[in-house]
Amino acid sequence: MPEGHTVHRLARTFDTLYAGQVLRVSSPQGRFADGAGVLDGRRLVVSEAWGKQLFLGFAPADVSDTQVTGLTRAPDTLWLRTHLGLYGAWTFAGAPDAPEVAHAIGAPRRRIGERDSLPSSAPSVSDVRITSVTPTSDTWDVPEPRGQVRVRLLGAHAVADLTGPTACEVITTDEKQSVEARLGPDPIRDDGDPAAFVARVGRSRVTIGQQLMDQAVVAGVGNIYRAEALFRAGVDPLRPGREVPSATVRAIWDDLVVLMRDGADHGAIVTTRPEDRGPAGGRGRTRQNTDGAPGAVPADQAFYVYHRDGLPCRVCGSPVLVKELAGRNLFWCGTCQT
DNA sequence: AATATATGCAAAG
DNA sequence: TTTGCCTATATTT
Repeated sequence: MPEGHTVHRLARTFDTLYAGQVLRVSSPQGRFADGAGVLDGRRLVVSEAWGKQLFLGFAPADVSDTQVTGLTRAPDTLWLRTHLGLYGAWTFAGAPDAPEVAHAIGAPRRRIGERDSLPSSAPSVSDVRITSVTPTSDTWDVPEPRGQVRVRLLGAHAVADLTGPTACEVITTDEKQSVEARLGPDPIRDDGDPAAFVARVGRSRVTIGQQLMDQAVVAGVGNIYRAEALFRAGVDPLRPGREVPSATVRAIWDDLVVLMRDGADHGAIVTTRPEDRGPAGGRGRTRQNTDGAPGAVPADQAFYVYHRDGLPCRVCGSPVLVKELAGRNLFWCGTCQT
């Protein structure tokens, strides 16, 4: 159940676990047998997220160190494009000597030997080290795939299984660029362009609530970030985009940058300000997909409005509203958001 | 055991 | 605007 922050986190995980390695690629379920065959034995050289799209770049196995620069656009790089959809998930397992071991549903749930925080941005291509390590199952216990595993990536000391994706395909660099051309700016990426977002929202009568869910307007925002960002901005989701002041739209972007980068760093969406949460206390489970860090926010205090229909607004006390719109539930406070 | 639900999207009507 | 699709998990029968 991923929004963009989860996908960026996954990209970092793949970099940490696999960058530079030759991978064994298979499709235990069989539905991706052809694509797996094409990638099997190639070398993962770059892992990149744009919105909810994950791109894993595979060079030919014999690529040399001196060829590494520019691999992201090399014509012979092939990309595994995956999109988790509503319920896709990557599950990780690893050997004791893995740099980190992640076991994940949607996002890494457990890591062994993890540093305090992952790097805040993916390593650049030039940081990728080509290793000669060959994947092996001789030295550690590789678990059997569980469930409908579309793709399995086996590296030197870790395995990653993908289930339930809405998209999973091998594409060329050109095709990757045409996918990216259809995506709006991504607040988590350094190249995310706020001006493009502000201009596009202001050009349309479509409601701001709908536009935030449109990946061509802004990439990576899903139902939770939409609801929460609009609450934090005090904006009624049903207002036409062109009627929202551009300064407010810009403020929404700036807030998304903070919220989504925090989500990518911590593995959970938390949008409540400390003063709007209940008494600090340990009851209640922390949000799924967190690293279980001390002080993590309990699940029932992480949001202002998402999934809180009928409950009192944390700020004004009036009941949170819900309405189905374009097939998705929209949550908001009719008093705080105007 | 069956059903409902989910942080999504594209194609069809 | 509705339908179909991908799958695991929680809830209900």
